Amino acid sequence: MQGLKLLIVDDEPDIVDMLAYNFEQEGMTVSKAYNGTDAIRIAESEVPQVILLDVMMPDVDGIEVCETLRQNSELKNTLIIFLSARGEDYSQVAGYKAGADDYVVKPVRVKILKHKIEVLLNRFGAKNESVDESNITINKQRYTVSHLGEEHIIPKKEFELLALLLSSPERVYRRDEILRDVWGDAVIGDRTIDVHVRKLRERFGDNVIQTVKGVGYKFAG
Amino acid sequence: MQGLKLLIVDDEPDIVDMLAYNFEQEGMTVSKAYNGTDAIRIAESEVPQVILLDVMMPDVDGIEVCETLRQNSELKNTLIIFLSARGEDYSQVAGYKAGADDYVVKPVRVKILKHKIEVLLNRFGAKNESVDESNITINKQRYTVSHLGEEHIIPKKEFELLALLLSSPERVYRRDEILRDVWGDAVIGDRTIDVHVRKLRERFGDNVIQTVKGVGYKFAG
DNA sequence: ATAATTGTTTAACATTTGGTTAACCTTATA
DNA sequence: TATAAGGTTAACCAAATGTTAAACAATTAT
Repeated sequence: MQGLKLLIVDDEPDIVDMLAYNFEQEGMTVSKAYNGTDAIRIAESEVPQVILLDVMMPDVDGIEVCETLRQNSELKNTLIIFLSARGEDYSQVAGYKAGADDYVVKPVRVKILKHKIEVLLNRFGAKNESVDESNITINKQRYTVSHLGEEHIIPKKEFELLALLLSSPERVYRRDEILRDVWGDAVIGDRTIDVHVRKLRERFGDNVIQTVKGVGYKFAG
Repeated sequence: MQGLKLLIVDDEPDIVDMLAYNFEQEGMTVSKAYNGTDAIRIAESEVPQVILLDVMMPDVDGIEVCETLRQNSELKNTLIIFLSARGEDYSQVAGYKAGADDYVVKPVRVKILKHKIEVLLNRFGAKNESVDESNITINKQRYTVSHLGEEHIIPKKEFELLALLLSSPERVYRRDEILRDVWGDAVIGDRTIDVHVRKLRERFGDNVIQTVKGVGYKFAG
């Protein structure tokens, strides 16, 4: 877990500190938040690999935070684990519905929590890197695309579209998924995606993005 | 979770039956075992996508079963979830060390268990791999069909039809079932299915899909 | 602030493809 | 051997996607 970024969210500072201490021992880089609003802000700027999220917090609760974060495609691969004193079925189900990866009932047993995180990271861990065996690489920090040794800066939407497809090369993204992820709630015509695909093909070659008729598009080296 | 194979292991038949009932409702194909030895035998022959494994059983206990199964590379991607009355830390840790993906303390809350399985399946996509003993494999994420080492992208309806037949190889699907599953409410003529079967046979060989006259079709390696 | 530039979306049209049908052929079995 | 079920083929049509240019928005430079 060395070097991974972890965000801990709870309105009780004691719990946050205790968890932070334990995971720092594991070599993780820990951020802290004591309410939902801060949690969202920090999560979006830091893009941690793991978030421990208390359910019950004043104002914005954990469920809302989770729902909000899951909208953000950058945080799609982030593990979100709920911590809650409430063990009731409906409460847990609500957590999963909001997009959680696990739901841990307090009191938290740190050892077990570590194992849970390890399992989840191992199970789908490598997926976080958007590097690819093909000759296209993107760098979200620098906002650049490397292709055949050249570094390109491309427009925002094109970049986001490419980043999405590249986040899981070979996997087909349906048009509605693309729409939701790249455009959010904006209502746009149905040719817009095609036009952006066209431009990416213009830049990097026709074979970079493959059409799956009736379904969507996928990145193909 | 449609079509996924699930193995339930517990020495108490009541629990096995209760769980089996619930997951069969989800469209899963359920196998049962009442002791560790049988569990290993069945797991190795069936290669289920998910195993629910009781920890405490006479003779060979769940931990041993899990360790044994993890040796088998065919079962590397199988989800193993422990069920146990013992919630102690060391017991859970032992479970994770043995290679478990999750550890659920009894009494089991089925709804929550379903969500857990769903999350894990979605996270690392075993759900999408319908591997089969024949030389045809489909991948729903990539929308591809592998046949003799080649990856094919085939039209949507053909893909869905193949996916359906492949979801339970050897089982015969009646024409009306196929219609309902692939075409939904659309009203189409009675030769349409045949034409699609024809195209699949053209691609992958005549023996891939078998006709059962008067009944329907089935996939046959 | 204004112009120039760059990025995004739309709209119109072209092209491609997949799905369906219809007509006819073949085969199993009652 | 009659008959119903399924197989085959090619043609048609509709839907999905590709393409382009131009309008519109947002940024950046002057």
